[in-house]
Amino acid sequence: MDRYNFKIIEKKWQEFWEKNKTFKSKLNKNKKKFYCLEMFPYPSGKIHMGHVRNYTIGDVLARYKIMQNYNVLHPMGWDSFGMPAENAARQNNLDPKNWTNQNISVMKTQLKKLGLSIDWDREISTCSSDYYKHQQLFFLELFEKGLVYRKENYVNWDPIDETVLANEQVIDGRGWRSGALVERKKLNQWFFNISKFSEELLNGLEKLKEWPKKVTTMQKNWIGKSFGCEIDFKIEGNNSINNIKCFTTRPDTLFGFSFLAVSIDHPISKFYEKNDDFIKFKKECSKTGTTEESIAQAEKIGFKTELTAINPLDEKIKVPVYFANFVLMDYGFGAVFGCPAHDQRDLDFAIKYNLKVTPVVKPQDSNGDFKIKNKAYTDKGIIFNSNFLNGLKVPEESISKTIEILEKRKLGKKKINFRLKDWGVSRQRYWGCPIPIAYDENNNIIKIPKEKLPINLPENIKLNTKGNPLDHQNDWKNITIDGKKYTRETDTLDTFVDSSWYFLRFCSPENKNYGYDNEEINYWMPVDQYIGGVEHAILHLLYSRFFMHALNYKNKKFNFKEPFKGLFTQGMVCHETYKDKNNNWVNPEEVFTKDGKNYFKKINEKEKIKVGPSESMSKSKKNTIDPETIIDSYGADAVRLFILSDSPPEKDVQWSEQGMAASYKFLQKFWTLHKNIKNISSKNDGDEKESTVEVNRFTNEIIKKITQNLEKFHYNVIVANLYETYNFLIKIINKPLNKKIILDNYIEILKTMTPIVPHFASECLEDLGEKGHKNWPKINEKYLEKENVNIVLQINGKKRAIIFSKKNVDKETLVDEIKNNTQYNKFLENKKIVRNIYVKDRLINLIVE
RNA sequence: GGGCGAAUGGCGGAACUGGUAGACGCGCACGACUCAAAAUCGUGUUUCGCAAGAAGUGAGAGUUCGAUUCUCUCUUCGCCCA
Repeated sequence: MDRYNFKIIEKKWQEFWEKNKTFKSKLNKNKKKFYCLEMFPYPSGKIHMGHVRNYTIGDVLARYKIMQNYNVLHPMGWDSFGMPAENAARQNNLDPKNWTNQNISVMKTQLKKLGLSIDWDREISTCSSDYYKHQQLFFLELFEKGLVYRKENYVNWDPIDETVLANEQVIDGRGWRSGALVERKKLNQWFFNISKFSEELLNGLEKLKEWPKKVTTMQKNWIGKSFGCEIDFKIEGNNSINNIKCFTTRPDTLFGFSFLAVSIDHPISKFYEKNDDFIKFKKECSKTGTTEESIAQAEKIGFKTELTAINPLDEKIKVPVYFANFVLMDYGFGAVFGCPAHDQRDLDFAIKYNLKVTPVVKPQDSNGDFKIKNKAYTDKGIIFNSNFLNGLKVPEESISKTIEILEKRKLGKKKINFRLKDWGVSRQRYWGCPIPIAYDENNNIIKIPKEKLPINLPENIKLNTKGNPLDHQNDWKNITIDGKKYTRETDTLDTFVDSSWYFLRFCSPENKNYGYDNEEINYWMPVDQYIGGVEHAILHLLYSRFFMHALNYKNKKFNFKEPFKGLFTQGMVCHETYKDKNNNWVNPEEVFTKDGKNYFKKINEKEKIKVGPSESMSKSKKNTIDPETIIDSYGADAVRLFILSDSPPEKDVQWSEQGMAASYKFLQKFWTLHKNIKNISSKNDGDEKESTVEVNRFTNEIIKKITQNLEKFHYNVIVANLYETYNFLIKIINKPLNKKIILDNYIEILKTMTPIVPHFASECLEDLGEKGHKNWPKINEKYLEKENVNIVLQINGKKRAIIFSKKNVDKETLVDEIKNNTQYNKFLENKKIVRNIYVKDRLINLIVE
């Protein structure tokens, strides 16, 4: 018996698909489309197991949809701008373009080895000027629509990468890539006006029914819509400052008002510019980052002014005004009123500066004294200590009633506030999309004329300079338009801009004049199923949603609103971590074990290895498994089978050598089985009726299960279904059944295997003379019908026996049968049946005394 | 601190709208083949018990004829936000 040689067979089918352009997709309005997209990779060098998992999940779906006769678009490209290329180039004195393109070519070869159903004719790369020239045009269009602007702003400055980070790129006060402590710095920046669409982006979430709820909630929180009130406080103490506007979500606590805090960037700060103490204080504040998180964690500090603010509800109450480090200029109006009793931050501040703490909300059940010590009371309750607001229920009536009163007295206005801030897109980096803007000698902004696009990145430049290399590139930077001299913008765009519209480009990658073709995108879009890591839940997915609004703004061209109809977020691939005696991480390939308990180093068999917990594969912990090595030794199908088998796709999966080997063995065993089925010689050519009952029923049942599991992304269960199928086939193969019936059913089963193990299934099908496109098998319900059923007998809810019975038995007959059959009536001795519950063909529960 | 989610054998995990808990795989044990081992194949494998049987889905309660599934409280873990 010949063994299954994956090396030959997988190569054969990959060449076949490529030569025949099997996965080429074309607009065809007579066919229902399905756009299956996995998040495109960053070309960092080699593919990793995360890619294998991501693209296998997507491929299973794409192949399934192809078999269901959808017109499937399944493209692949490269998110190829970004800092790793620039860093690698800087370190090794290389050209980022060459480095990137070499990586792309390596990774493309690796991906092809997985046997993915990709239409490679649509391949795109964001660092190619064929791609980014369209992005430059988009930038100008958005600029014309008023969705792009430039402003001086504090930014999160990463001192290691020497670049600006978006708030979302700061994690625990550190740069998401470099890990450096982030600083505050003022710079001129380009912004996309994403906050203009806050309401639309929030409302759109409700229509995204095929998104994980987790992700839509995360976006909802990120957009952070809050209802509140803007209140104008009268100010005394400086003739030039009459009032300060505040935004608050808790106007109902206004009687607990004990200080007013403003941001150090608040317009009134100009009156303190020459005050040495204030300058000192400002310096102190700049040590904290700009994220809400770092501000929340930092110690609350304030600078007391000579100003006092008057409580609009009781003009006798006058409180001090402070500059404070925890107030942000871009939230509300950069000023908040402090109510220490009911806000922890305010309370910390009040305790520090010895300010009054007046509780105005008490718990419903509190009688007598209610006092605040060092913990603010933020729960619901009843308003007290508050004159005419007393007795209002918090929060159901207190907030709205207070706003009503404030509006009537013309002291405040109801206001909706969003947490979402505009998207800063400027990056002081070389390896990104140049911004099509220039400045004249007076620093006025000039758009680069559209016909001068693309602005190509200069090549062969020096990268090992401090700051942005483009700044040092005078021949590129200085330009002349219509005889006048200008200086180019040297910032490049955040790479999240590149990935905010790449899915549009895939619809018409060759379109020369514009980023997309209207007819093509209105046919293919939205993406029916988008698959990728949950780490992009906020950034990339929100930016992409914004980009659709922005492109469509003032110029409706799209017949879709949301770019991604369905979203699936897959889990990570994990592996145990290993450390040697010197506490250095050790790669699994350098480790061996005989008993699965004690691990040793391969190069030094006596050196014991410490086994750590399983964590997501990362280069820093050296717990990675190289996909190419694994594919070369087990084959792509076995790898696909294993990566799907051990966990549900949305959860983390544990890489296991034994599991991998088991998947490989399974295909080998199945190949032997296949040959046996092909050469089956049934003794009497089998009884047709019995074969039909046994084989057709199983086949239809398993196809039904597999189909349902495909629809629900229960891919791990499908693998189990394939094992069940094997176990079934191996049992019936030696039974005297009808050969034709076995073969016909077996072919249907092979079809259902195609999405998971495409090379293997195609080879088996071809071996049986089945060539070309295969439709997904239809379930024939008539084979699912059973004449006999197993009915569970319960006595007082406890399982006692299983009754083999004819289908559709009525209750009385069944109860009689139980009473008369010694097998069952032993449970009823000396007992009276009080009640019986019968679930037809499934279960009978007798309640006895 | 807030939000969301999870908890099932030695391990990864199944179980449709409440109706036979533990599918399938790994591991383990025993057996076959072999001089022997590996590979392969077969049988078994929730726990306690010789057995009949009993208990059992993180803990505790509730609803129900019946709960892994629904409700409440708690514990632990994970993720996100602060």
